[in-house]
Amino acid sequence: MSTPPLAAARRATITDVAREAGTGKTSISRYLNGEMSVLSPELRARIEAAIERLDYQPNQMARGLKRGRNRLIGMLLADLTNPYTVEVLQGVEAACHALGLMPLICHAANEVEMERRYLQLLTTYRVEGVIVNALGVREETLRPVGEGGIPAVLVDRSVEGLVADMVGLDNRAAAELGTRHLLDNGFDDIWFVVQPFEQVSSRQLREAAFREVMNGESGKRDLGGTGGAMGKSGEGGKGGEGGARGHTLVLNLAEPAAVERALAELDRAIDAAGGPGAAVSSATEHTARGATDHAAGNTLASATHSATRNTRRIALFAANAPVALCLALHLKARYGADWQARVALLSIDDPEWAELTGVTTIRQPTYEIGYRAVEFLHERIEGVQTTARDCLLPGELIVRASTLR
Amino acid sequence: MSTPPLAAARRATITDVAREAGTGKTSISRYLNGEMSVLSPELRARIEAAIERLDYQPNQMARGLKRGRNRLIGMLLADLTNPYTVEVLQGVEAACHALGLMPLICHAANEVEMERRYLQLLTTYRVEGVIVNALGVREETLRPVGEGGIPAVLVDRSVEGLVADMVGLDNRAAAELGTRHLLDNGFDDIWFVVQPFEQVSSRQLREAAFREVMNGESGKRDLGGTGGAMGKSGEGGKGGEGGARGHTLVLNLAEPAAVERALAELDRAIDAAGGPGAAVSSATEHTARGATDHAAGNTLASATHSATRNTRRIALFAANAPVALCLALHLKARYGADWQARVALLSIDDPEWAELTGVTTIRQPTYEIGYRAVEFLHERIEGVQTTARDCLLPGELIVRASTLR
DNA sequence: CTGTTAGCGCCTTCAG
DNA sequence: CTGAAGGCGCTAACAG
Repeated sequence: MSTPPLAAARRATITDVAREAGTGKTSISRYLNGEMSVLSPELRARIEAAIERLDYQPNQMARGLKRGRNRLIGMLLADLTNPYTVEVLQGVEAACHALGLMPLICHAANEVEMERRYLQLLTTYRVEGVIVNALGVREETLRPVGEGGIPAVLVDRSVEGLVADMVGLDNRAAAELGTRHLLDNGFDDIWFVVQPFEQVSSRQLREAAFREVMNGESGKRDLGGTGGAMGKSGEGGKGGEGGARGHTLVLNLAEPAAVERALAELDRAIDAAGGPGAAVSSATEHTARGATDHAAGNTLASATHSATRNTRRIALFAANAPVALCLALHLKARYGADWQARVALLSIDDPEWAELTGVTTIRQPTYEIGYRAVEFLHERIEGVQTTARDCLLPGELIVRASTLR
Repeated sequence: MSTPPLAAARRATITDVAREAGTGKTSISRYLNGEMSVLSPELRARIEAAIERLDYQPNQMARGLKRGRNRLIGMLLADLTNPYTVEVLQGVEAACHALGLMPLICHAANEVEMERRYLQLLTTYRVEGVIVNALGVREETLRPVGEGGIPAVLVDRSVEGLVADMVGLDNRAAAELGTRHLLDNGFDDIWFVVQPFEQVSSRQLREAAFREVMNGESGKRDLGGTGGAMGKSGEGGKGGEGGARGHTLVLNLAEPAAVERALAELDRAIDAAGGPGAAVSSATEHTARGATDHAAGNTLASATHSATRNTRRIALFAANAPVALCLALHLKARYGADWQARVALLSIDDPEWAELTGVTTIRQPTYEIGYRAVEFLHERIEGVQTTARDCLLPGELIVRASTLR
């Protein structure tokens, strides 16, 4: 249409527009707020023209200052590196867009100190609410939030001592779904691999559900509470009808040394279980590889592959994508490109490489999680007072080659 | 330390603090701005106490309104789905943190309309500057930005008609690096696969550099300008010493039908080239796969693998990660898990699945790109007036199995 | 050293 | 229907 004047050094203010339109600031304000019915068509036209001419854009900061609400919400992210986070973010973006909110995105990068600092900053900007994907530690740093403080909704994980709306995956159901799938496909030695879970509710729930299913499967042996009492690797159930065994392995991705140790334990189990290609040198370096590497050791192995198996079938159940990636990388380095013939992998989360590598996953409704979170928050901002709500969304099992016989 | 009072329904203002401390607002303001030298230790202590008692936090909005700067910068992202974007974002976050800036992150999700809308919104919030990873189309929607408008720095791609600082990969060098690597490893039939590049400078540069190298390699045949004149798939050079052939294949990821067509063309070329496993049924469905799938057809192929090759060696050079993923998925579906024995893949960008699948990549210094972008912007905000600068950072070749013989 | 006085850009009574 | 006046929370001259 009409070419706007070259962006002024100083942006036009409501006063400028008023002068330009030959009227008072009040009318301009009314126009901006859509109170058209109270403006004569004539005045309205003049205002319209003036705004156009000056390329005027109301200052949100000033409006916010005056009315006490600035349409800003904070989005506190524990880890942008996790694909899950990015996906949730998209749902958040979309919902904000739809509701006229503007998200201030903050990335704590797994550091409590950052989380604290950002929360402070958000407060300072007077955001009307926050969506928190907490680091999961103590509620201490999250004090300014929630009841009494600024409206908040938690994503993926709840924080003890903080009552607020929560939206995330139905962890129990998802873990059960995955475990059952593995069991149904004949795996009788399942390792649930998870990051330290004492502090993170979602991990806790997943692990607990896994153990429960395994216990049921192995003839109802007891195992005590749900706490993180069992250290690095706890035995799930043994014996029982199918004799299915369940283990929990903690993989602290933040600690290379710990990762190494945990993986070593896993390796031992895998080697012990035997299985196809068991004879292959475990030292298959993937740096100085020969041209035959791809099919190395598999030529023979594949022959017995579909035959009756008399060894235990090991499966790894990764609690989330980062864990799955770590496992996959390790297995590939250790057993070569054909590692999947050796051990099955199933993961909660559905990273982009899952399809490529044929790994079975349980996809979280990430987009919807983000979307719902914003909706909840919006309601709170609008004054809804109901008690804290939980919104548990179901995961979807996506079966791929990795867990099929 | 001392337990802050339960967050007040209404946050304390500077006036409250002044009253509480028994002094004027000015002193409080001075305290907030660190003008300690002008405050008596006694007053200072009282202020400190009052602030603590009231859990006072200055209102950024109000400060911004007054001083005309709010420390907010906009970050306009074309596509959060691209890992590249997320990585750059981390650099941005870090730099903002260091410089006391607060980034408002906006995701255009590849829609021009969104981009326009967000830019508008950012303007409305009076951000002091913007970092733009433009969609790359016309400069039209980016008019309010750059010279005369609000300070801006471009990331990854420049926009015609918009003079502003730019920071991104040294595309020419990167494409050359990749092409040379393939050539050096004996590939004599190279397909550069890229998304529509007329509008996106970085893609253009990569493609052009690729063609140049290939031309040089094939005996300096001409090829005309750098424009996108050659439609869907242009022939690079043919003949020449090694007889290396170069092709450019456009993959419009936004158009499933176009993708299908382009991939079909690629398939034909691959099939024609023969190579290991050429006899394998190209209809290898990966859904209903048998247990032998993994090594299918490779048992024999690997025997001739390292032997003298009398067929052309095809390599795919993906211009970025999304393209590489698309290619990999397709190839895997078509040639099975062992697709890499059939065709080599090299990609600019280093997605997390590259290591897992052993794909050679050229890693962009994403973190640094983001960091530098903020630094540039900060300088501009502080008033630096030099002519538009370009910061081209080098890519790093990460050799993996995919491109080795 | 400290307080008083004006606004920043906008919205909101409250009178015309 | 329209405009003038006052104030949101804070800073920036000016006076003491």
